Amino acid sequence: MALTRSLVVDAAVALLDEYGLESLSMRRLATSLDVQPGALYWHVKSKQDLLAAVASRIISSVPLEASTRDEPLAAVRTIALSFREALLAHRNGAEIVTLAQALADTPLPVRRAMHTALLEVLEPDPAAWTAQAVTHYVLGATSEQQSRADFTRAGVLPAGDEDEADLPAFVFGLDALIAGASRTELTQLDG
Amino acid sequence: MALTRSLVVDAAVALLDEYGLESLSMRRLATSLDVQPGALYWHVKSKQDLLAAVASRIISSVPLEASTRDEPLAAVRTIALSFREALLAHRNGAEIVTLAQALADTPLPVRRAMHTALLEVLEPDPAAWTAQAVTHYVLGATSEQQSRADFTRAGVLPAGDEDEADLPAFVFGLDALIAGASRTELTQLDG
DNA sequence: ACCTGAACACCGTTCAAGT
DNA sequence: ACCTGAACACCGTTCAAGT
Repeated sequence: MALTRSLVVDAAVALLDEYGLESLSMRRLATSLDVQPGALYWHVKSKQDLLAAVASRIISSVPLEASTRDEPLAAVRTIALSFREALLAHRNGAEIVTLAQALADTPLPVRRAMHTALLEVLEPDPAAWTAQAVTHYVLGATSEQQSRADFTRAGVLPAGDEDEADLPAFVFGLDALIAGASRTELTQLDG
Repeated sequence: MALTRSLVVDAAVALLDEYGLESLSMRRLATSLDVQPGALYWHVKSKQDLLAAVASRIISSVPLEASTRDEPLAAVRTIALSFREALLAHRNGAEIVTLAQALADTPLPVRRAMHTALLEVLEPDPAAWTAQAVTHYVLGATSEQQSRADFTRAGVLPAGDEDEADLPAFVFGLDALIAGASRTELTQLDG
């Protein structure tokens, strides 16, 4: 069967979930596909290109249209929670998306969706800033949770509580951010 | 003159500021110190150890005690702003500290200081969660600003406005987070 | 169009041996 | 105690040549 960009990304995600990001090399990926390293460069421009494709695969499961009918602040909350779920679904998911987003010249679709929702209830600047802040918060909080998970796997940290012990802390910060952003806006309108 | 751990870190920071994180290799560092690569391993356990030392050097300039006498929420704000300044003072500062923090088994001193301040005005869980959220927010927002700066340097992005154009967005999110966290707490106490 | 073979210019880390 | 020399086991990327 002929190789395909999509198959290369499939294999990369599989390698990622099994061995982690630091073991995801072009050469290992080639080996796992029974192919020479150079062959990958026919389907992928570079390793960065590959990681960007993996990142967009990871976040592709986040539903963005579904919450359009919700109240804007609730929609942002829902999107952020699904975003986090999508990141947690793959090992080093948050780290990869952070990396890819840093190298991309366009904002993440999740961020654009939150921005759009917020424009219905906030002024342009606060709307943009809030979408940006929530995105950073989700990536940061999830990155830390996953890197703790990596340590636990490696045995350097004790095997703590199960996976969703971080959810309360996450939700607290998320709600604080959303509530604070809308309240700050109102305060500005008042004063 | 004999090499020293502190001299190795000095040279690493210099290399970092001039060529960026992706050019900071043990071999380049050795060359810049007129020494063989292996010599570095007498002063530094590994590259991760080196990066951790660079990270703690970068954040060493953040004043933590000064704001002890302030009102707790104002102290958190001040610490977060100085934290951001310290990160911006070195190329890829936010990325390095994020990396080091992810690999460390102990929270950042900035986070501990914010936590302590918040304990005077919030319940234990919200205090811890807020300190965590603010830390993530600062690192995420600053990382993005610096990676945009890298692109501008590389010429792939147009040379936008000066360095502090991101400050309003940053302050907005920071204040939203702090205000929201304390308000959420009060709401919980009410209900 | 798609892949191999083989090279190029790098990495981090270890470790005997020197001083 | 501190460093050199030299090796080991890797990297990402390119590119002629094959099919």
